[in-house]
Amino acid sequence: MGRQPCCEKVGLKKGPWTSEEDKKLINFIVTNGQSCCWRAVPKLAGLLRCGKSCRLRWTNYLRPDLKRGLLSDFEEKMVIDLHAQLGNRWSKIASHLPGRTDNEIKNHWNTHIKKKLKKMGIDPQTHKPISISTDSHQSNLPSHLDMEMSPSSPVNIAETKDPAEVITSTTAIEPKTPPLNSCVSSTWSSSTSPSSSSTNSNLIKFDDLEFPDFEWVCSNDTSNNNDNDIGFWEDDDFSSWDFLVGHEDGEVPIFQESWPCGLI
DNA sequence: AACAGGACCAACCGCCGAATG
DNA sequence: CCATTCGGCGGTTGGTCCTGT
Repeated sequence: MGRQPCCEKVGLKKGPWTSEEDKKLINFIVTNGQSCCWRAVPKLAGLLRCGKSCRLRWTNYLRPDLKRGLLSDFEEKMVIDLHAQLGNRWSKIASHLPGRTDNEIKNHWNTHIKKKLKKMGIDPQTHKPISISTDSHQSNLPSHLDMEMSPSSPVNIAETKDPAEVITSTTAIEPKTPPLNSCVSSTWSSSTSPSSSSTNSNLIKFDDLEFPDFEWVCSNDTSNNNDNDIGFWEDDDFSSWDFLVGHEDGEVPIFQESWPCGLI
């Protein structure tokens, strides 16, 4: 007897999310918080989706603390560095990059970084020079790799305590995720077609928004992050939520002050 | 202008481990 | 302990956009 499916798949919708579905999911989580089990979310939120799909949509796309846009040079460098030590443990890597998801990093790795490293003559998996010669390879290394990770020394994490600790102790965490404004507002587009280059006029300027005074109650495991690693509800956090409180004619929405449980 | 191939990325799938009864 | 459930993870797929011919 095989394992039961995570949810009843009959009649469930698959594929890209519509903005209507996004609205429902966001409104549900804003109202109820994330503490409820995901399996129940679609039913309660009125979605014809699998709970897993809801969780994925939320964590990878709708979460307000997400950064959007290309990884900065610093972030990219960190990913390479972390990958050298952790391997394909994307979620671990992501936990060191505030506002980035494992999916995003994984995609970026597969589409950008892999190629870059190969171009530089470095094996993306081992982080060692591709050339067979072992003595003359040092000069092939890009300067930053030269400094930060000796090519032969991806840390054997099996022998270390918590890999995350190793990283944080050896890698400078970006003091405060910097170009949030530039990253997010320039690239974000809500709804299901991120690449459909939405007009920038649809974007909301953070300065124009008014927020209630609260903190997000997040049941995610943020234990790996220092308290100051992730700033929930940072600038631009809501830039993607323009549809939450409908605004027409370019009118800037004002968020409801009475967002209930899940928010304090 | 039309087509082909590549690039990009959101979403799905299946597996695993932790939690629970 | 054992069985079951659920959340999370990593690999992969498929649709859309972009670029070159």
